Amino acid sequence: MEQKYSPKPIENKWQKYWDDSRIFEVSEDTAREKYYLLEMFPYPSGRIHMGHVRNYTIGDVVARFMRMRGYNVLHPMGWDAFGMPAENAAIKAGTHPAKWTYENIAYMRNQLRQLGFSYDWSREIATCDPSYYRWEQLFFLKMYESGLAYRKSSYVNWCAKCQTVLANEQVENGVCWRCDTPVIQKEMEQWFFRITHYVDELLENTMKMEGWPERVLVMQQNWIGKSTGSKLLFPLESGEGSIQVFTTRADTLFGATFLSLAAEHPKVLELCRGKAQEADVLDFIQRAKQSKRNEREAGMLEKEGVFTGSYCINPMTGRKMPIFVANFVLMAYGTGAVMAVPAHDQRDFEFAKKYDLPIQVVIKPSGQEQAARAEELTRAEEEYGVLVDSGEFTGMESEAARIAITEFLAKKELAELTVQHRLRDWGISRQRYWGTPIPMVYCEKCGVVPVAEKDLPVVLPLDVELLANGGSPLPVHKPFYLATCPKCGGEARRETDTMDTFVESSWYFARYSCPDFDKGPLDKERVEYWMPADQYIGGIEHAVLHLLYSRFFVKVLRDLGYLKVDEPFKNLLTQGMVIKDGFKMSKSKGNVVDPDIMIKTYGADTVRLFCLFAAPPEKDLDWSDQGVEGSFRFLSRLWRLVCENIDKMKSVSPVGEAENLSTELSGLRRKTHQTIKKVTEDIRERFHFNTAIASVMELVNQVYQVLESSRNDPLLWPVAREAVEAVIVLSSPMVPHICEELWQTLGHDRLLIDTPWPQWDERALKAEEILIIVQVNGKLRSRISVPADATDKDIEKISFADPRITEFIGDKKVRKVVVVPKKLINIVI
RNA sequence: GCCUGGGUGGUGGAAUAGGUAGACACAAGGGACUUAAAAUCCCUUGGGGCUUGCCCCCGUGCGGGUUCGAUUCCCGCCCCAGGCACCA
Repeated sequence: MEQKYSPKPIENKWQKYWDDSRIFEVSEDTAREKYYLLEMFPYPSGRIHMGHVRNYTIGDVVARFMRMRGYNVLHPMGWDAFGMPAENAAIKAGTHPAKWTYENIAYMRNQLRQLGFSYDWSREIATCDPSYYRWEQLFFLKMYESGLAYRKSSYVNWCAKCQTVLANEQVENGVCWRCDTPVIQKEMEQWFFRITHYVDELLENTMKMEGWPERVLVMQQNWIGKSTGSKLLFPLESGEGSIQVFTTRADTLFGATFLSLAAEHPKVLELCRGKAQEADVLDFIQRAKQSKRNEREAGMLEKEGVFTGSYCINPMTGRKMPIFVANFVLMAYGTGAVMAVPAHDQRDFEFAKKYDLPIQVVIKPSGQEQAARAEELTRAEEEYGVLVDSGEFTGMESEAARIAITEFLAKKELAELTVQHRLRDWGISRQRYWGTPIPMVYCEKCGVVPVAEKDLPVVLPLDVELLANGGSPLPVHKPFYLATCPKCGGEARRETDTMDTFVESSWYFARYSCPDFDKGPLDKERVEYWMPADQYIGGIEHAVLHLLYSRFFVKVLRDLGYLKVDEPFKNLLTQGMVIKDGFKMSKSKGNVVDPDIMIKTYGADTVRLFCLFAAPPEKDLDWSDQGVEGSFRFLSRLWRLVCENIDKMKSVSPVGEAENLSTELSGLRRKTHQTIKKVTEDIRERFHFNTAIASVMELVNQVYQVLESSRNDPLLWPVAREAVEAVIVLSSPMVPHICEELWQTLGHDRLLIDTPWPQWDERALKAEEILIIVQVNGKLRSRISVPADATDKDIEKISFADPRITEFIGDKKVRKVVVVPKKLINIVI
């Protein structure tokens, strides 16, 4: 055995062994309990980064741990392989996205292999493979049939640089999430998935998903943004038609003095036609459309508007209300029109002050003597209260009045109670090349026609020339866009938009259960065995996007009959970022640590150990080169412990049940079993690998001490061997290569990964003497050692006999004595 | 503004059910081994005090409270990170 720990040959040896023996390949086994552990699959960007290393290390520990505990563990890996970076890189390097992608996959697969992860590679998926995306196209057809996929013209978020549409979730602070270009609004025909159809279920389930972090659920709830209110109709003064608004404050209707419409509101043009204000309105609309989304943010844009020249009537007061177009009203929320109550809404207040519009107070905030006077208001009073100056509703509480007023108007068919959501349908059309083709054709005669199921997949052509400006080549690639109409057989044009890549990642986890199945997207029996994933692990940055889409997609697949689960991921762990020098690792900050170099210098086990030890998984991890050194040092210390004593340890069996051990040796034995208990519980209950590792380190430290202090004790080696074997088995999910090697060195034939997880011995945990803390008035004053079976009374007696304690008590009266069994006594004087 | 987390040594972090605050590591300092260095091993390491004792006082963002006892629970405040934000 090598005297010095050199990871490279060991890691190569075991990785090869694991590969050759296909030890991590699993199959369905209904006799055993399954455990599906999944980490978010990576985008094949070129090489893995430390965030991946951390994510996949955490997952690997859990997978190996669960396997050793007897579960039938599915632990797959694959590639989120469609996406724009492939196109950009291809243009830049003069290559093809497919070539670029597959080369990256090959490189990254090897990187993952070198980290020793226990994946079942036979289930590997690349989403850009037609054998994968063909089923996605089938889902699209089924969704189209059932109305869950539809086409509409709407204003969409457009990134000029990426030359494509973005989903709302991909717009961050008004700029493109990928390239930071300000996003503009553009009207386009787009395909949408009707995620709003599931809005109630998506929201309700967040209330009962106990295995998910609270903050992710809260983020999703905020994103869905449920809001209960009323839809009210305001008849136009002209007598022709009316305008519908959404409001949560129908109780303030008597205070509504004007109406504000979004610039894109369909009635705007009609309202100003032929009026003196027409030119101003048109000009205003023009400017509003050009204004970038980020300028619409709070505070950044002053409230502005323009009178349309038309009026409507307040259905309660009969008062004439001027209709404005205002820059702060969003077409995409509610009805694109709001009733303005300047006394009780800050935005309306500012607008009214600016354009000198009437302010009418109709709510007296609770706890206030008098209602405010309109002319004295310096800001709107937005809180609930009691209605004033509101006809027959005067004196009612806001909450009750909100409903009463709506019901009153409902009788005249002017109102209804309703619920609004912030969540909007998911626009999935992308004007990109490297994505899943949308299986639709446009026929002059028949219109929009779905591709026949038997003609799937619509294969993305690989023989294209990429355009230098970044736009998609598909619309100019004749062999692709020329199609025959499935209905009439005539000439037709194929849809050249591709799907948002989030569609692929919305169902890949189900496909892992049967990646080779070619009779349909999902093999019922297998998918029912494995789904849902028991544990999903990934970055918090997907809290809304990927995780919400996946939840939606699973409901769709369930309703289409492909799946039986309601939610894809039973438990979710969101790991923190990897930080260096106070910043997230990034090329622009120049603080990236290359996993390849780390593996080369220290070995995979050291890198894994550091990732686990430096912080609990949900927290950010501060990368520290010295910390990595420390992890390497620990593994070297463990290596030495075995190799320096191998002859002595090999010649004995680990102690089983030990009588008559010296204090030191029974102490070590106790520590061994305490450690088994601690590591088991830290991994099983909390995923706190850092404290699990700390306790293993303590055990190693104690073994070294006892080796010294009990050098001549004949029972030393059996006890030491038990301790060392515990260290190896307990560490093996975290640092599998070194442990497998040491395990073999100690003479075991069976692989560690096939060795059952150890069970601690309750009897070994028990000490003969236990330490009791003695407090006087809550302050630590002494420590006493008592027999383990000492009663509270005994502890009290021994404590009062302690000279240090008697000194503290002196001649003062003992007022109270609190004893915490087997732990602590507090004497109050 | 609203909603989540969080604030503990020089640093990363422990303290899982209200019961020894600072486990485990990193860094720093001192020592041993060595011709020397590396590696390794041992000791010290929250602040202060003196009577140097396995002593005393202070200490978990700040101010209060509950309790025999609070890093942990409650109330008020400050700061940091993340999310949402002209959503009617």
